[in-house]
Amino acid sequence: MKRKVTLKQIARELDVSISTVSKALRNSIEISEDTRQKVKAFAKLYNYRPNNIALSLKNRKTKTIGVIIPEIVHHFFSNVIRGIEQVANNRGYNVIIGLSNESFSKEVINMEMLANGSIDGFILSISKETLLRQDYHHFNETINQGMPIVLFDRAVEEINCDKIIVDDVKGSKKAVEKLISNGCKNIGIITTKDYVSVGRLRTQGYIAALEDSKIHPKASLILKIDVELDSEDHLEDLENEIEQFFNNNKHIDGIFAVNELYAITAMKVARKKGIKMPDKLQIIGFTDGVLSKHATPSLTTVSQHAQKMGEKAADLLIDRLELDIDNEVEEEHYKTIVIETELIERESTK
Amino acid sequence: MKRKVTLKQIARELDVSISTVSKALRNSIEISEDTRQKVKAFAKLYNYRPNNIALSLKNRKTKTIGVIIPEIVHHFFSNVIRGIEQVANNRGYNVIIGLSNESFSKEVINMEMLANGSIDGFILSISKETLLRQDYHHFNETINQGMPIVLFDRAVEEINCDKIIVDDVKGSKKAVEKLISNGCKNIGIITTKDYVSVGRLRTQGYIAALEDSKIHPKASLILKIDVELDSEDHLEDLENEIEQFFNNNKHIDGIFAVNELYAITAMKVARKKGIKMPDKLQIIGFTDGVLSKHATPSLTTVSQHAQKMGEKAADLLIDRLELDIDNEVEEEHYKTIVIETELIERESTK
DNA sequence: TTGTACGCGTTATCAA
DNA sequence: TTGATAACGCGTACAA
Repeated sequence: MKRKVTLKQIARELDVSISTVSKALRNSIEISEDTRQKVKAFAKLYNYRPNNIALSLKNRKTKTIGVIIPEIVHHFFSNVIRGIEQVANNRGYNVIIGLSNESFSKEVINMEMLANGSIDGFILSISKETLLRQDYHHFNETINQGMPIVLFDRAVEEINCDKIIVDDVKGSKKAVEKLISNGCKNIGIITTKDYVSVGRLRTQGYIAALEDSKIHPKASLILKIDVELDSEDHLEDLENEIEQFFNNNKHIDGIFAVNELYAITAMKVARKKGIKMPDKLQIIGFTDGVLSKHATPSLTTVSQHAQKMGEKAADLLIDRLELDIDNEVEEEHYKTIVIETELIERESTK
Repeated sequence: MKRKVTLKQIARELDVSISTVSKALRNSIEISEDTRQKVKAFAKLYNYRPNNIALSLKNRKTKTIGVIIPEIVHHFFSNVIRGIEQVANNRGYNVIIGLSNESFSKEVINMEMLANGSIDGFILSISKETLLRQDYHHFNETINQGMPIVLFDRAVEEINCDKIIVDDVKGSKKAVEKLISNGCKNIGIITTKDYVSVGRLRTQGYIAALEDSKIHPKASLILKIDVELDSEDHLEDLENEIEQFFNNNKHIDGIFAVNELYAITAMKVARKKGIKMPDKLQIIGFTDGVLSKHATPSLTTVSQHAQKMGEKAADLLIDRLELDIDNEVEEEHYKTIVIETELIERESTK
């Protein structure tokens, strides 16, 4: 087993100094053609590669991005990561993943673990518990220590940094308008409690679309699901709650759901009740994932372009990282980039 | 903006030496209670945290695991990562993700990028292109340099290391036996080309199950899909190929598909042709993901316990990492852990 | 009880 | 053309 070779070892073998080896490998003209060749040949033979950790220490940057997301088994988030990873890799960065599991404390611990030199900056989406507690001190402290953060999807005003978001209001408005123009008269929404920002915003879009069409939003047509029901373990409870919702709204003919799971579950309930889709009931979801594509009928959704969000987030972060180097000036010009949503029409609407 | 504080800065402020600060913070009894308190108070005030990079360099270990997978937007792989991340975090390790995108060169590049000191060991699943080329030199070189690797799911004999695998043969055998005992007489399989090890093994299981029941495997009932059809972009081609398969096998009454996508697509084709499930056709898939759970009818599948695979892989790797420290002896006792599959019965079988 | 010196692997600066 | 030295941040053996 040949251990990784270092400059020092090469120097010793070739009986030259460490700095000579270093320079030779970097093609410095200071070094004679002769020794340069010799060193390079030797280095190649032993497959020398500079040690990243030593470089990180010296350069005071790790060329690594920390990504913290609430959940990885999720089409949206894994797509975002795919986008981040692609851009990061192309620009010479690695990606460290941390999962918060929607928990405040795991989010904090993960950030602390990474903030101590392991990474150059964060890309993250806030956990539900954090949103609920509205405690954002760990983000602001991190930023204050000079570590840039890019928030995506779940962002809040209280944190002053770059953000990549979807225009949730506009996206859901478009969806609901589609239902209206398709002839739906009783459009319901299945959404989250208001402290989940994306849920709140999408509910806003729903109401705005109705009001624009002079339709008075009815409270009974708005179903706000509790967080706990959002997990895999409570699929049945979710189903029951939605079934109840159907029972309370006999004349419902259109549903806008703020995520895939709610939409797919609504479809399942409707099918059980023998409601024909899209004839008697049209459904639109938010977030374009595998479920939507492969559902029966396939689901019309608002696509958030998750991968593009990841790409933009990575570009934004790396831009800032590499800007800070040249201009030591604090360019406090934080950007908020809005990714346009797109309505992908499938079989669940007419 | 207060930058991260170092031992040196604290030492200067308090007018003591760096090592005094270091010792004080680590509660060394060498240091007087007095200075200890003083130092600790100061450190706390400035929120001192040791720099991970410096520690890594000093200790020659990074407490970071490198994970390279072919694809992240995939229920199986993201579940594995979830398992890895959970164990790694509990044991004080970080997780760096690299994506090979099923490409040989990306796999090599990613590994080289991480192998130069960034991580202590790898957990990975081999890309399809690598399996096709059967070129495993990069793995063996990495192992030779003293960096342990744990392979999961897609593993090969040519690489001598720890492995976490599913008993593909047994798992698919169980599935096909289920179809047989449910009364299916003409059972087809939708699988991959043979160079994809999991596809090959699952095909073996299929054949074994048939032979055990004295059923002669018919070539026409075996459909081997080409890789390219495996991507999102070629969904229609996949559908056409499967439709052709149905046309060639009018009396087919059972299908075993080696992954979720094939199974779900087969269901779609069957539905289009008006074949009632599970009455006229029973289907079982492999890999338990969201698609299976939410399909109509919901799909009976062979679950691989992806998350558990990730947990085991992480434990195995970390065990080896921490073993190498104590015993400098080369414990070349590589383990192969087989994770039992489980047949999850849903509505697509009787 | 405190401080000095060294090493982890690298590069940059300055001296020979 | 080459080499010695310092520095990145930390911990520790040893000296004071």
